[in-house]
Amino acid sequence: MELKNKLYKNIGIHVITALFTVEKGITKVLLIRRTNEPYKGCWSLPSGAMYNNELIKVAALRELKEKTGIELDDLSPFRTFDALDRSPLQRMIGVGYIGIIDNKRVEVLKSTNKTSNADWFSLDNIPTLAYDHNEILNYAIEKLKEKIITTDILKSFFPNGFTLPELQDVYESILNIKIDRRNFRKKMLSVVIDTGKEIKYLGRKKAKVYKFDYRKKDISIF
Amino acid sequence: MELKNKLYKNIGIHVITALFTVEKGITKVLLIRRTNEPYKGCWSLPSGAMYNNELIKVAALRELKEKTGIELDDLSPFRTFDALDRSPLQRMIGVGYIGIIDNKRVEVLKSTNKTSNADWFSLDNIPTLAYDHNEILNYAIEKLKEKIITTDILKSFFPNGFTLPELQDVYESILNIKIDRRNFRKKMLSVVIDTGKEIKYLGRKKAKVYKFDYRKKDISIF
DNA sequence: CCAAAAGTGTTATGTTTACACCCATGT
DNA sequence: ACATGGGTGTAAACATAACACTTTTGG
Repeated sequence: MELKNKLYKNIGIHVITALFTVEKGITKVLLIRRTNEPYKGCWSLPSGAMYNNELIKVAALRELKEKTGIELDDLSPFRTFDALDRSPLQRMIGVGYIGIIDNKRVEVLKSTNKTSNADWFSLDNIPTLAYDHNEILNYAIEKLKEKIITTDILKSFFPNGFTLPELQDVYESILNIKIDRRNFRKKMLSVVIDTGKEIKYLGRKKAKVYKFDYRKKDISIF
Repeated sequence: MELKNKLYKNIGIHVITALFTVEKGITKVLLIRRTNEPYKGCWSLPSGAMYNNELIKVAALRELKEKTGIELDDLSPFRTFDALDRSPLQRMIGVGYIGIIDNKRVEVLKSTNKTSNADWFSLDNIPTLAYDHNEILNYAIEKLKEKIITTDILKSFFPNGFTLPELQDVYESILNIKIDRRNFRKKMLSVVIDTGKEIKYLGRKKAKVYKFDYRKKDISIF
């Protein structure tokens, strides 16, 4: 059985992903260059249409993989974009997702059959993007700042745990602030657990490796 | 121009609204009884399909009016529901909205051409609802609790301002807690402004009327 | 032995909580 | 005059912010 009224049809779901990384203190987002109309040749966030038999998040993960080669386990929805004219083809409801990974851990395919180019762009050097992707990216950046202080979203950046100095560097990069090291440790220690491991990060001294304590799912840090 | 691939078609958007009120210390939600299949005769949240040429929020406001007679200015989106089988007709993406009004200010139409019955139900007396509406309502309740402490959503409950005692009663009802009156005032006074008016609420003494200070859009109270 | 980053503790300030009495008014 | 709810202040507990020296180790 199907709805008959044409007014209910011809709506598509579009998934758009803002995938962030932090590299040497610079927060970056993954962009791709479009190979097809509309907006051919234009940079955009990795995005595409959802199939009507898949979950929205699955569509976002699939599109990200098809367009960039990056295969993730999870993404976080942050907002729906429904302006009537946001896509020139037909009415498309956009569902935005954010994720964050360490780009040293992944290989971005520079070209796929759907993408001629893909690269990480510093947030203060974003070109004009296809569709409403500049607007979507701005919302995504704000949501990322919110999520790193209210959720454990950064665990996807640090799948093997983290030292507190490197965690602090990520916070400072994304939030664009300096944090006192001692105060940062005090707050973080209420939300992480020691893994027993130690590694060297920037210094010559070893640092303890921690991971987020999943018993406290909703953390709030600052 | 239209997308050709059938996999992208036949997706509908469903809007579902949880409209709350607080009446004599009891938090209630507006339910309607369905007159048509599927789930004919079943209680549900006011909901319906979006037209492909309207904004999602507009669809939610329109459906609420058609099904209950209540005409609001605004609703807050809180979550999208995309399980493949959530509607038996065809794939329907559900977009949930919450709102809160003082039910003394509105007249609910007990029957419309789309509704045989509509009424306010106490949250601890919710029947089995159509579709996945029980699940949606549970998320809506949690989001309402969150929004009254992080946003000024309660201004729609108090379009003409409020006294602090009546505001406190609403907080206590929704959050199911008792709050110390002096501490409540201390926090609230940083987020509201005196309108200069005074009215009587429960007591014999007049109470000052306040409204939310819109210069502080994102309030956080507790 | 020194440069560079890791690790640690205390005090001051601000925020949150707990708590009890007087005021205004309608009956 | 009294019952009912409106209005107010203070001290203790807790959380946050500011601040500087010692430790480790590769070169």
